[in-house]
Amino acid sequence: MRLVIARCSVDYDGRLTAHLPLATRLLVVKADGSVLVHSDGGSYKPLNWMSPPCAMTEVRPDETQAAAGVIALWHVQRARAEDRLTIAIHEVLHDSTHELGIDPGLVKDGVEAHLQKLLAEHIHTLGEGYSLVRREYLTAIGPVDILARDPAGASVAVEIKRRGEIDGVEQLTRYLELLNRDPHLAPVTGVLAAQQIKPQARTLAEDRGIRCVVLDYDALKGTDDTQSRLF
Amino acid sequence: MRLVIARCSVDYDGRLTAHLPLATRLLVVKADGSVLVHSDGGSYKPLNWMSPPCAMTEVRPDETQAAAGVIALWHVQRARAEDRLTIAIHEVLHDSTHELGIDPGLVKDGVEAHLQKLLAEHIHTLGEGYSLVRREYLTAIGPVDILARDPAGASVAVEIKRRGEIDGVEQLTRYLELLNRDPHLAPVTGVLAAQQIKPQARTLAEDRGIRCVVLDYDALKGTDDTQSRLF
DNA sequence: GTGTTAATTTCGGCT
DNA sequence: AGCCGAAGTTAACAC
Repeated sequence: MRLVIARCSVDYDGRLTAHLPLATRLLVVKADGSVLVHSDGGSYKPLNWMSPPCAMTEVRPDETQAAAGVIALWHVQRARAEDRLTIAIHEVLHDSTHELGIDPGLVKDGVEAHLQKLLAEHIHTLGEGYSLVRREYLTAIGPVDILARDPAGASVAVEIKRRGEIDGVEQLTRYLELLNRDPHLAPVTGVLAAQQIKPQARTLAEDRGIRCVVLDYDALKGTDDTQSRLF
Repeated sequence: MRLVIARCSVDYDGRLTAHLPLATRLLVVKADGSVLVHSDGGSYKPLNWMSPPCAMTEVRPDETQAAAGVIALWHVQRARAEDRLTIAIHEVLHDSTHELGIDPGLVKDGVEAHLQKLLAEHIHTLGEGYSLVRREYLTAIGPVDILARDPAGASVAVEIKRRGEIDGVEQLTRYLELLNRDPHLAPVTGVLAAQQIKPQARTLAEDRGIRCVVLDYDALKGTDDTQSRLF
């Protein structure tokens, strides 16, 4: 990994055209050839970048460019595509290279897949007497997160989200419409289960007869007797 | 901006829980307090990060941590939220600080907003005799990119995309369904306008009576007599 | 401020 | 390889 602090201007041409005027920025050249251009603020997204696979070549500026103060030109070309990033360097304030090795990678916990697994294992969270039919119940328009039965034996489709929003209600509505056409399953009721449910989503859901259940991830995980199987 | 190359492990707790095992990584501390943790590959997304507003404090490790090889602990706490990033540093291979100043920011050209503005100014691209009603025509389910009238005076809803794909057709279909319920507008026909239209999207669109129009951005821009007003 | 949509989205899983 | 959906999405823009 090469780290360069430089006064530079940047041009990107590809899926769109973008330009960065002359200013001091951080340039990161990673081992796979990818390049990031960062400013000293904002979020994690660079001002500009080139994703791998790509190749960086350093070019000497022509006379006109040199007269304008350019001391080096970086051409970053994406492999098998038109995308091209051009960095015109006017002054280098820092330049260092470091060996990092391959990263073991991020281990995540608490994403939707875990919520689904935990709720399936603790289906009584929906109420006493509920039973699991199956996770990822396949339909023509996609998989229903969880299909269950209520104490009376009626089918219940559960849509799981970390955050319950309008689109989750819409998604579940589409599933319910389809499932209710199946005489073996109908009538099917719906449950939107999420760690947090936005008021708008709750209103729309309840207007459509969909029950909202707020999930407590830590509580579900705490009562989990099969935690070792989670990962 | 502070650049640190360090052997470290990282833990994030907040909207989810995530862990990075001990390895050598780039740590960037920006002027606004935000922190990025990058590996030597992958795309522009850091392995982990903290977005501003947040504050970083360096803490001395306790005895247990010191015995495990930790020489410094970085606590990064997000303001007004629970999100917390903890970086346990085992070895510092590089540490430098640089003054960058405020970045003038990125100038973009060729995004959907420009296509929309250009097409509105050259609505005859849809055919002779077409006229603009308005851009961003608001409906209960969101704004229609362009509402126009065809030579016969019938309403036309235009959905603009850089790349026309299935979801654009679905989006336009929802708008058309709603607009056609309005007796003042009905019948409303649909046009999917994009720089590039995928065969699947074209098939679905035409099956639903939606016309597909391929936009030539450079040509639209070239014939633009109000280009100075674009930005 | 809330809500909706785009993004050079990226990323992962599955077919 | 392409398709689909989630993301600690982030960012821009309208109301």
